[in-house]
Amino acid sequence: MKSVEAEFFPVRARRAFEAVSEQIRAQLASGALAPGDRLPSDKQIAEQSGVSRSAVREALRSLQIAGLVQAQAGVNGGYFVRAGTSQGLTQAVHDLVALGQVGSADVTEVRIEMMSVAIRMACERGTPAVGKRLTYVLNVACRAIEADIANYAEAARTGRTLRDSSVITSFYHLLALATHNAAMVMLIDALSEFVREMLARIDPVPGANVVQVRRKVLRQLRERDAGLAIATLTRHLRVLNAYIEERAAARGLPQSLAAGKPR
Amino acid sequence: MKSVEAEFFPVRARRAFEAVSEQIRAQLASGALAPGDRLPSDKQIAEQSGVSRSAVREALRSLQIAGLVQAQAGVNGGYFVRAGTSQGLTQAVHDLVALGQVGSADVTEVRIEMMSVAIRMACERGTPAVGKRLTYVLNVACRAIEADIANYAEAARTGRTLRDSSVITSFYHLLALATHNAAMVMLIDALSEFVREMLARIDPVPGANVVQVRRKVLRQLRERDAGLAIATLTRHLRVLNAYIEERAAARGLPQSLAAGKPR
DNA sequence: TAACATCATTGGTTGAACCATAAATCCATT
DNA sequence: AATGGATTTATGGTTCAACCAATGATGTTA
Repeated sequence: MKSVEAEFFPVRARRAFEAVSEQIRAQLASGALAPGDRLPSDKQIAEQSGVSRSAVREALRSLQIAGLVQAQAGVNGGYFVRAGTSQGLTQAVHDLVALGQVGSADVTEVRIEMMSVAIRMACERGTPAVGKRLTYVLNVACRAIEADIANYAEAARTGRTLRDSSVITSFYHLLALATHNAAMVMLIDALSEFVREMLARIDPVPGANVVQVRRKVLRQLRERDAGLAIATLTRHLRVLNAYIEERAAARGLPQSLAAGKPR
Repeated sequence: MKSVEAEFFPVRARRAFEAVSEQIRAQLASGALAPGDRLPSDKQIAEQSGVSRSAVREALRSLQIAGLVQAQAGVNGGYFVRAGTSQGLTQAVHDLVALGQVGSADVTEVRIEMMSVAIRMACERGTPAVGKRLTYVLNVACRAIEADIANYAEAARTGRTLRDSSVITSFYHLLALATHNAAMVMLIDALSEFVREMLARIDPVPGANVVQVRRKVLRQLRERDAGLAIATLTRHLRVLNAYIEERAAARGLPQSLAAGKPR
């Protein structure tokens, strides 16, 4: 008998918790569950889906880790669908670096390129009104950035940056917002957060010239000169990166974290 | 008595499983655990850390979801540290789209920009030997891409693309490799995988001109003309995106998946 | 009315028991 | 000696029952 060339697709062994989490993910994708909605309690889900509460909780746990749902104890508590944040992306970047697959220098280089893209997109977005150099959207963004820089300057003066670290990254967030591309915002947020934590570990004191650089970038954005703004910010970030690398090396924190263990 | 302006940092309620997973993550970051290593069994970890096996398993589950460890049943099984992959990033992008925070059009736009950056980086990486236009690294990359295009053409002819979907995205992977930036590789892999799944859902048949476009890009890469290569690929991807949007809209699959539920 | 106590519901944790898997080992047959 | 199958054993996967902790709703009391 001739051996038939039978083909088998690899069948994924479906664990109980995977089936549950996929069901929930499907409901999220279909819009049956939207941010703010409350899921049934883990006990109810267990009853309906026919698996144990432990398995349901593992599924919910995985969704919680991914930042999709949020647990709330108490009588009116439960699992609530969260609005999407950059948390999952940030964690993923973190893990890749921790595993030594990606050097932090690579991440910061990508960040610089992404910021350049964002600035260019922001300057190209929309068409300027007649006689005006600035588009409406860019003008709005610049106002927000101006206020943010003022806020940062005040925070830096009083040392508030140590506790409220969001003032450090909000500048980049606002820049990303100006692209009107939500994916860009999430990605830049994740990369900024990564670099911020990196910097905080070796030297929590912000550089003195940060405000100067940001003001300069803002000025060049208002002149809608993407090339100049990119050059300014890129130069700044390269200096910052060099500083991080130098300090990290000096303190024996290898930027590529893989080199630690003698095998 | 004057009310002292005491300040409290928000203290995160540490759950048991969080403490465990953070311990493991710390060992990964320090290099005490490297890819390929085997963790103690969940029972042992539970015993050593003083929490229940369930809590340990929730911690391990979260690491598994993140793609950091891999479970293996059997006598010599256990949890093994995985080499870093783009899986975590891909999942994060997926979730953001599923939650409706990010439209798939935004993701594809970012992908186009990232590919452009990658091409430019690949062409600038290294300095060309005297009298040669191509750098060594770019030349090596071009050879790999040439072989990959041939492989793709063969796969498309025999319909193999349906089963072995990696041939679809490997072109972009190789392009990213040429940047010599691991973060870029991971990010592009994640975005490519996202778009591939998106495309597979609405139309699994690859376009006829894919091979042509890729050959053209390769030719322009060999001439080290980043601008032309970017223009070629960008045009192609924009057409592809328009096709995806059109088909998705026609089939009632809203590209922004948030619009589903009437509230 | 305001403060307090109680209750009910929900997520968090534990521990024990059992199932499924898979490598190593042993052993009977060839 | 080589082969092939049964047994053993260590591991992750699942379930169950019970209890703890948090928290808002409700009732009670001063």
